[in-house]
Amino acid sequence: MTGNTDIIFAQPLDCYVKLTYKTRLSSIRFIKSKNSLKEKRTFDATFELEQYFSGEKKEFSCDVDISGLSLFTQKVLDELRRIKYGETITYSGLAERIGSKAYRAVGRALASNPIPIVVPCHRVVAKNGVGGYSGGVDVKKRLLELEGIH
DNA sequence: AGCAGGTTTAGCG
DNA sequence: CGCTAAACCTGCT
Repeated sequence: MTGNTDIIFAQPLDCYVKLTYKTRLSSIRFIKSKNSLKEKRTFDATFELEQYFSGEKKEFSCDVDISGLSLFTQKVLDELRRIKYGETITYSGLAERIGSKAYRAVGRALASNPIPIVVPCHRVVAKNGVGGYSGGVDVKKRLLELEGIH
């Protein structure tokens, strides 16, 4: 069962990224390990991600597997994928897009997002400040910097 | 049912 | 201006 994961090193983040696949890309995790890990590239999305980190790619063509999540969460993540490279939106703004005022629930939905980056949850910021991030706020800041946002 | 969360906004010192 | 406190909505126990 270990043949469905890839690992690459993300220069901009200074940490490894592990991708898990089922029928589709199903999860991405940040690994802040001191030890060097063995990198592995077997899926298309992995290459896309690598190109994204090097600044060559700005959007992902791969599909993601979010079928296990609640309807509301899927709605949030789905809408979020429409946010373009280099753009940001606030929690409340994103809530409005899906016809709701549940900005707090949006934060909760994003927190349970299994696939950061491809589903650009780092582009969602708080109204005053950067907001939070599952993988760590430092990672979020670096991702925003990579996209040219300060 | 109750609680907590990647917020927000208002109100007070 | 910086901080505390209450309110909005959803998902989990």
